[in-house]
Amino acid sequence: MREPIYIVIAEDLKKMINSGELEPGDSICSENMLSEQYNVSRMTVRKSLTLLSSEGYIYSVPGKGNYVSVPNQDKYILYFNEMKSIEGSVDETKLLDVNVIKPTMETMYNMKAFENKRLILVRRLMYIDTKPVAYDLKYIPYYRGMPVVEKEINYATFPELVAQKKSLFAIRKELKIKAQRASKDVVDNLRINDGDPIMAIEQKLLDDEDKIVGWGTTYFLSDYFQLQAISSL
Amino acid sequence: MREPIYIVIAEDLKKMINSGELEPGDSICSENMLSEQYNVSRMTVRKSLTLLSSEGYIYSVPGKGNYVSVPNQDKYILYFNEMKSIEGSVDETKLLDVNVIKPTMETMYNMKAFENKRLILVRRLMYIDTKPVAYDLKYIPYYRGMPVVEKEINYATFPELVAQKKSLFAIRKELKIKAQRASKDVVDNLRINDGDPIMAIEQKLLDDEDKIVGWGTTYFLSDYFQLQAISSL
DNA sequence: CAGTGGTCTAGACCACCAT
DNA sequence: TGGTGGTCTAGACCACTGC
Repeated sequence: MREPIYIVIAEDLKKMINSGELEPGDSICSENMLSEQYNVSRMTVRKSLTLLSSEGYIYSVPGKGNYVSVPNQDKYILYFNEMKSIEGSVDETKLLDVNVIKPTMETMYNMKAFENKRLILVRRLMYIDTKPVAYDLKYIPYYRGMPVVEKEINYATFPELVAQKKSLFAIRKELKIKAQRASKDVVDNLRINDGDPIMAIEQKLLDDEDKIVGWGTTYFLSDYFQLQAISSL
Repeated sequence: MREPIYIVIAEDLKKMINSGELEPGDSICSENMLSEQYNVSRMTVRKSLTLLSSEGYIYSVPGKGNYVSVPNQDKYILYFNEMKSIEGSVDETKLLDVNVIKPTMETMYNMKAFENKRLILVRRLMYIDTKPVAYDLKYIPYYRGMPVVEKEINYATFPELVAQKKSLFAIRKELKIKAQRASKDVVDNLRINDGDPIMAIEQKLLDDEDKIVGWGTTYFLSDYFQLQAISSL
């Protein structure tokens, strides 16, 4: 159960930072001093400092020293998956339709698509206890010979739909999250009342060359949906 | 402009992972093989692998090898600050009142507070162009001699209100994000119509001993509020 | 048993910073 | 110029995995 020394050093420093003994902006003992204090080699001390740095506690300035960071109070980790983020989890997904369409003004703007390009529009409904709780629209650039297999589409998340060729590592995603009144289309599909509150989550998928490879929005019934996030430094 | 060798090695491996040449679960060349291939010492190779590991690309199994991770498709970075997250930014904040109150059932549940403890309730309104766009309720455990200075409270974010003694590093935060219909209290304060859609963001602050040191909710007018998040691995 | 990753050392040279 | 962090080496010993 012996902790490696570099972990011990890192935790000692963390304690000093958490307790306020070391404040943001304060400089930390030099690496040579620490290696003398703990009677270890400088490389071991550097391993501790690298760890603290990657966790956001400190940063270093070449030629000067290591310093305590200003904690980033506004940064959170959020977990979201349009298929799993619903309270109690979706127990059925229904593929409404898959169509090859001409881009509208909205999709042309959001996907930087040209008029002559075609898009695939996938529409799905998610159910809990036979009640529709989410309505999902996804647009994917169409290319000739694209496999549009219903079974695959039915339970796939957005990245899975798009990244049939590329590695999932290469796909970046952006979310926009907002509350809004249900529009006509959403009202009809979720069978709710006009103007009911909806959580709309817009997803944009970009590949490693920053090309937009997918765009869409999922409309969640607000009673069945809640996002959670935790602070992260 | 020379890149350090350990960066070159790490980027070579990243390319192989991003292109799909190395797939999740695949094992990576052993550290000894890599150090021969690149003609560097094993410590340098390990530095590359440590970097990739901390970025979520790979993981290692002692005695076996290094492996490509399964990318975490559901993880995002979210930035949120109740004072800054509003479109166009808040240009005025009005402190409605600060009261020492007995805990209600709701606060007792959410703050694990006891009946005989007292709480401070801070109520604020945020404005854009003289229009109220957010209504903010925050509860803080009261202790004798606590400084309740109006000027400080007016523009402070939640952690700043709470962490007057502890280091900000020691404070963890949890968010719950949901869309909902405006309640009576919210309708009155934001001067909107009954049932208008609202984005409610609940914040819970915990110290390093997991004690709840703050709890509250900010109600945003949905037209003026949108969260953004980016994928993170 | 040989091979793997995990820890650690005692040096080295460099670029950078302050004085 | 001396101190700082950044990179890198060529070893070492350990615990673990698979055969």
